[in-house]
Amino acid sequence: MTMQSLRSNKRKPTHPGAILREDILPELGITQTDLADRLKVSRRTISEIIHERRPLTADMAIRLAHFLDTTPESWLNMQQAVDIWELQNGNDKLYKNIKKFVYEAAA
Amino acid sequence: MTMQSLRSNKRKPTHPGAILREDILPELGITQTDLADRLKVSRRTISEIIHERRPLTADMAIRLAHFLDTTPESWLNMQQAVDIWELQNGNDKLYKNIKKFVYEAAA
DNA sequence: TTGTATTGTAACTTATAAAGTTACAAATTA
DNA sequence: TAATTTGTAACTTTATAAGTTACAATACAA
Repeated sequence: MTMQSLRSNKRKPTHPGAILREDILPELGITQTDLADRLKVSRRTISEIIHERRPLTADMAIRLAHFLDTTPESWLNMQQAVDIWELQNGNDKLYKNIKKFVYEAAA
Repeated sequence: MTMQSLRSNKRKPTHPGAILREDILPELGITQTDLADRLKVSRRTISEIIHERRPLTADMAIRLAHFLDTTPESWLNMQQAVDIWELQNGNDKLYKNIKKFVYEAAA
């Protein structure tokens, strides 16, 4: 069956932690430990995000935005895409049962 | 003091529940109870979102997207804006202490 | 090669919050 | 007035972000 509709055909969006891991940290040339200190979070939090085991929360997005002089939105949008993708590719049974609204013919 | 920088000058973004309350429900002409049933969530969940007492989660965004034939992103972006605004206008002390990264002169 | 720094992660605790259920009073509407 | 709808309190359950401590495995630098 060549299904093309389900939006699940797109591959999983990039986790913001991957950007941190592959682009930001190498670029800045600082350790995870240093980043954690500067953002005032635990080393563990950085490690888990970098390995994509945790979502990058709104709080972390703001911290990064301050530190990197970017916007919180740019970070959160990435996470949002991951969140949506994961829910859709896991609860598809459930969501399939939600029927589209149709206007009723007036009696 | 005429401060103009702090991004807190913008007023609080619209909660997605307000759209549901003011636009969607009147437009569709259905009750909260009916919406809850169709989305397969509890009546309470709808009530709390509509009264802006809870965030509209990714899960709810997907349900609404199915029901209304819109995108989850359109709903989640609104919530994201609210989340960021609330954190920034409440933890500003904390975030102020996160210093911008500066490249060190190579030794 | 030895020693220091860095990292990954397990185990545990704490705190927060989304969501459900039940119940009841108030308000709305038919 | 009678039925429907709504707001919300009280409570429980479930999930998870985040911290701390500790230890083993690398990686790296002198």
